[in-house]
Amino acid sequence: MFKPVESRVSFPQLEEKVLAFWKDNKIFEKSIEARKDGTRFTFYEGPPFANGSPGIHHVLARAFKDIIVRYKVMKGYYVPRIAGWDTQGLPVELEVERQLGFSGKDQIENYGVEEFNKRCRESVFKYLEEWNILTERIAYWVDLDNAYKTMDNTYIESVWWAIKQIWDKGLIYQGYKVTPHCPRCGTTLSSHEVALGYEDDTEDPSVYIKFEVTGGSSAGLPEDKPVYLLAWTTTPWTLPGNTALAVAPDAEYVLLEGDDEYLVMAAVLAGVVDMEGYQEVNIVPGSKLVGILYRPLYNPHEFGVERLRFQDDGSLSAQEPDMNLNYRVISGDFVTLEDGTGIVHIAPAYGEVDHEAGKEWGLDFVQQVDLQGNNTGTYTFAGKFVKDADEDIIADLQSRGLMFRSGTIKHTYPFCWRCEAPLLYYAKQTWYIRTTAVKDAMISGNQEINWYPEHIKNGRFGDWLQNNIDWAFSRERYWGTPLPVWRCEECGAMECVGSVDELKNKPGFTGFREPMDLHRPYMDEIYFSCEKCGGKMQRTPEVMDCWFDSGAMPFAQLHYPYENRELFDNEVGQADFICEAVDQTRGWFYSLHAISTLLFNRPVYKNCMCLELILDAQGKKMSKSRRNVVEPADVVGQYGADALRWYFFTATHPGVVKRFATRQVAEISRRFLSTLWNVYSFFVLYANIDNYRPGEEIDLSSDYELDRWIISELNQLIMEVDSNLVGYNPTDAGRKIEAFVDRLSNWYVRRSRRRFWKSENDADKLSAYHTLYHCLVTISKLLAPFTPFLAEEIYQNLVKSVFPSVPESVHLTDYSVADESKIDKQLSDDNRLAMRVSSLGRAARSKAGIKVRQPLEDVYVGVSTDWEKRALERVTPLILEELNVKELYYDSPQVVAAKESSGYAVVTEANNSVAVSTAITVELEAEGMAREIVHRVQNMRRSAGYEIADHIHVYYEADAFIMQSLSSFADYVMQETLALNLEDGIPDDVDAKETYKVSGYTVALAVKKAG
RNA sequence: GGGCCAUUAGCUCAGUUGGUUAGAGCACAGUCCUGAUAAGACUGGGGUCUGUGGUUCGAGUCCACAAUGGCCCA
Repeated sequence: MFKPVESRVSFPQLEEKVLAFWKDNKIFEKSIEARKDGTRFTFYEGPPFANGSPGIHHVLARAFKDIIVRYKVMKGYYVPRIAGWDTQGLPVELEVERQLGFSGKDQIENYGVEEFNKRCRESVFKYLEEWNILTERIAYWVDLDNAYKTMDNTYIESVWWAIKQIWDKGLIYQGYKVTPHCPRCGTTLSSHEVALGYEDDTEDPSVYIKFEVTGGSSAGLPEDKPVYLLAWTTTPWTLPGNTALAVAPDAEYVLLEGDDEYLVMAAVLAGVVDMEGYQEVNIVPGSKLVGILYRPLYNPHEFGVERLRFQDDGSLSAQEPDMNLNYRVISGDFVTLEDGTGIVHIAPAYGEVDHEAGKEWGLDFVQQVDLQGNNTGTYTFAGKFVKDADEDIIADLQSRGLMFRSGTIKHTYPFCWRCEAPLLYYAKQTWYIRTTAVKDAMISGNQEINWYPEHIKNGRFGDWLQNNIDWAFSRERYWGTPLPVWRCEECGAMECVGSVDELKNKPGFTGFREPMDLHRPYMDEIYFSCEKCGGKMQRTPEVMDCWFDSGAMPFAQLHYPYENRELFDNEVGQADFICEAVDQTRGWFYSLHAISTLLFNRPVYKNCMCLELILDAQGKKMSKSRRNVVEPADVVGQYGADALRWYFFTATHPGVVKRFATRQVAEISRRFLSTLWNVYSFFVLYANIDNYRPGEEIDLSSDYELDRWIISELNQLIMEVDSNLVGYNPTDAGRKIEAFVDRLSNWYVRRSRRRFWKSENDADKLSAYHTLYHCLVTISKLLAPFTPFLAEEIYQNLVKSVFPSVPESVHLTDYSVADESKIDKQLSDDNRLAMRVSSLGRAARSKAGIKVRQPLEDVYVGVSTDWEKRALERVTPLILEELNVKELYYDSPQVVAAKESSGYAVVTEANNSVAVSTAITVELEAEGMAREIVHRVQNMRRSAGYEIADHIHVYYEADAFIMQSLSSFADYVMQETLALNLEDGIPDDVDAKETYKVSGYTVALAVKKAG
């Protein structure tokens, strides 16, 4: 006896029960251990931050990770997998700063780095519990207890090892990088933060400045009057940092003559800028202007500011003072003719494009502004904040006759989202990894990776690799992996340290504190002696980009190479599978790939599933400010994790954007899960009534066409699901299962109901039970990776309760394997034809207005080939029953179509015609009436609350015609309604009594439970 | 400004190497079926397959350009 199953079910409640079962019996752990001898399948978990609540997109990623690894386990692979957490970096620091109400680094310094980092450490796992609960609730099986954390000493030491490896290869250097910098907070902002602070309609100066040409011309410029190059800027404060002017080589420039001077600017812009009083005298191509020399507006040496110059390797070196300094005109493809003058002011210390141009052309580098945004040197505006210095600079240039025109402009400008200070683009010294040295290896390694969807490989990710630039991996922050580089205060020598032991064994090692913590400020307090000069070595203050942390996880989670050397080298050094959202192409996917290529010269993952984002129902991004965020716990609480998972798997392919609406999860639950549940509960209901017990071996070589058909479909399904899952395509696999369940419910069960219902326990009935049982058991296995809860529930009741020796959970079983010999293509086609003919027949009945309960004489089906005729002969019983007709005949489509005029209702579609007879004889009407009575009695049984197998007494009082009908079909009516007798006259003590009008006749019916 | 993805019914999505009349589910209207049914069947309304060109005997499908939305980068 199976556990009785209600036709209505609360999936969330059911799931909670299954969760408890898994936990009590350690099913997850067993699912790994049981496969210990299997081939390893390595999965890497990309570490999220747990300092915020998990969102619906995290559920998406976890669902897709889970389905693949569960599938692999059921295919016999050994798949240990542990969770991981990203724990360091700016996201954590910002959260703590917010808690403390800080707005700048100086506040952190005053507060104390030790205390600050302590708070960071505490804040990292603020939402850990929420993450763990949700992870378990959605059945994402991963080892949460032994999760790796990027802040652990062992983890950091492995990262140090990696840095040392790269250092020893000579691929780490210091250089300048232009970053969006908040002068008040004293820190670089990430691009994400910058995006938060853009403001439209910001008023800024708009100035046109004259740069005096001093020579170097190949353009044949006149010499009778001074010649000026006209440039435009909205940031006058950067003008003292000007070291070049850039032109578009392909554009035309015009020489304009005024009373006392010549001006040069782009020809197309001469009409836009008001140039009244100037005459065009010549046109020159931009390329001819390249190389012209001009006098700087401010010679840095006059104002006590250092002048540096870019060297070939991108580094900067100080230049001797030169009071007759000249700068030159360069060409740049970034010069546009949309605004300004077509001559672009270049200040390599302040703009990214400028900085790149500086490197490319070996330009000078003048940075007269400090990190607080104040001018240095001896300028008249020294000490002033940049934005306040604008006016002074404008006035100064005006007085020197170098200002052509000045006004203001409104445009979009970024401000610090925390303190509203205007951001400055500012070149800072930064540590770089020379990833460009392994660019070719990264590109060829990428070709070995299977991407899902495929276009990522040579699209987004491939393009990113093609445009690779060196990785600026240092941060001037606090809570991160300290850069393991020590610098001699005396001679400037630098050493990179690759392990704690190495550090402790340095000569003169001092400052170590127990217990060991490899974070700031403790690492800053460690000193040792310089090998070269014996001077004091001090750690360089930077910490590392947290993307390096996460990209190091393949080995750092194992404390490699200081532990687990063999495990990593031989078994888990390369992931078979990883899966994250598409935004990781520049994040984790890249940092994994770059680090692995640098260290091991090979890709570190073989298959990468790249998920698209989830938008709200309107196609808008979900964000707290929009109040359109869907809480995963709400959806799971309402419809269950299986429904949500199934939605994710089947709604769209993983690489396609999803528009999420909770009602679609509700639809999944109704359309798919409930349908399957109903088939399951139907089976259990009747199996229990008949005391059906499945044998160990089920003979599926049934003589019954319908059984062999569904078994054929089932095996076809297994093949398709398996091949789709092998190909990392759960979406198509799931959709196939959906289609199968629909066929199972709405054709197999629908057409088999009488076989279960009839009273004799014959071979036919047994075959139906065997078949449906086998389908349900197989589906539960097929579904196990998709909807682990429902699959478990079905398995426990249908399999485990009957066969105590089988694995204790469906997740410990082997995935179903197709028996190809059971696939009968012909039978599938035949049944498809039967469904089609039935559908047309129902349409014909509907057209004639005759309900299906009314039996009809015959149906004609148009056939044009022998194949169709043979097929129909095979499925005739199904069609007769489905259409409730007595006979089925074949004829040519033409003849069938022509029956319209002779007592038939005909429906034709494409090549198929079906005609049903519409004449209703008295006999047929009487039979129809008997069915009507059965229908009424069944409804009364149901509303009286009888059990399905209860026997009853039926009483009636009726018209003569109905009396007649009832006596003719008494056996039929009694059999259908489990009536012991059918009596004329209604006694008083019945359970229910009702009077009906049926087809113009009146009948009163009453039922009473027997015994 | 550059790159990638998407655009098919009111909504969510299918639509194979180009080939009869472009489909499904949901929603809507009507009819029917039902002792597995919060289900199902049938019918109906609802489509300029985002647009414009092109290739072809033939284009939702291939090509070019554009528009809109999303993501990434500047």
